[in-house]
Amino acid sequence: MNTADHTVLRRFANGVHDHGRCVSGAMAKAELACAASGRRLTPLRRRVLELVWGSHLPVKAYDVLAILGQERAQAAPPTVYRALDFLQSVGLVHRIASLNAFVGCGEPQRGHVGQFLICTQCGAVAELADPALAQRVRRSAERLGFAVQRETIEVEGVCRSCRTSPVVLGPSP
Amino acid sequence: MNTADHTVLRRFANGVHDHGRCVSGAMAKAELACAASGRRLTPLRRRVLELVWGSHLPVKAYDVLAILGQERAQAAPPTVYRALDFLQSVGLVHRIASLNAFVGCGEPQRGHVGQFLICTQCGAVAELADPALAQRVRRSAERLGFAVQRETIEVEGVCRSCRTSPVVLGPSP
DNA sequence: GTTCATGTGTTACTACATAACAAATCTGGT
DNA sequence: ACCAGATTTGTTATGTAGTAACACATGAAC
Ligand SMILES: [Zn+2]
Ligand SMILES: [Zn+2]
Ligand SMILES: [Zn+2]
Ligand SMILES: [Zn+2]
Repeated sequence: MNTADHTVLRRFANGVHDHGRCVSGAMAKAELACAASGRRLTPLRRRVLELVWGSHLPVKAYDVLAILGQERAQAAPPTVYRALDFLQSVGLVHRIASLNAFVGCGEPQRGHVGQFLICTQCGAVAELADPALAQRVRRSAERLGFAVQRETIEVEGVCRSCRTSPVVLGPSP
Repeated sequence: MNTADHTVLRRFANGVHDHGRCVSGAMAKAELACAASGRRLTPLRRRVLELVWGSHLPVKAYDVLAILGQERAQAAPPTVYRALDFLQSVGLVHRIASLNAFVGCGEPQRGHVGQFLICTQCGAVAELADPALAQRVRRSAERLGFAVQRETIEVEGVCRSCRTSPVVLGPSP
């Protein structure tokens, strides 16, 4: 596995892997990030973050809510959305606007430029951090006198894994 | 007004201008685009397109519905969404995912690469068509074996007009 | 004018997100 | 330990966005 590419914050989960490591790694980084910024990673927030990291697919807020509701009696939409807002503010999760869904950030300490690749086949999401690309967007905007605050790039396509071994949908049962 | 920049498909409406010209021009182009592709620009679809072009701000589907409901008794969500779906398929309007809103496309015949500048002050939206930028995104994705189908870039910031004459919000009445 | 495709009306529903206020919990100072 | 203020969570209700399914109407093609 090529881990040398420093522009990939979150890679596609191609094939089998020890996803427990993904999760535990993410949780460890989350603890650090919160401690560093003096924010509190409460059990609820921690649990929501775990659920977002449940797979490499983007996760819907109401899916998190459904699972949370099985674990604790008291779980309503604000419960989840507040936790997600917090996690976003610390940079631990990102919201994919085109999907109304959330993904965990692989490198919360690194600057997030909001570049996402979304596979239309398997639904997985990768996150990039290509500073040159961000710079290019900035320049293009500035030629119009536009001062960029935040840039979001969401690219739909087909990931390598799905290109090499395409998913063939069988007939409905 | 600098109209020489061929990468700007839809500019910010800085200051006063004859917006009737914007609308009539857009409608004329819409007629052409539909005729060219053999699609039918029915009165309903035409009216929805006019409403989307009502201002240079992105327009919400339910706002269109509210106005439409005053004009014709029969107007429900599907009425608007179907018209918007059609207009999108012809390239006459674009959906801004981060706003859940729609804007008219200034150049429906040109290829749409989905590059938008969104002013957080005045809410106006400009559309760019920077092929080099699109190419850059494509290359960045392809290095990961990702085959791009559609790329959406939504940049938040402050437009020139709002930077030079910032809007100061007065106290609530 | 019959046929078939396309477009529209209508009802009902699902999904996504936030407002507002109450209760609980944590924090720092005494 | 105690209190006061801030933060977090519970709770109820509501607002906002989008779609499924089917009936009916309209248009073009033959
Ligand atoms: Zn994993
Ligand atoms: Zn895939
Ligand atoms: Zn105008
Ligand atoms: Zn502005």
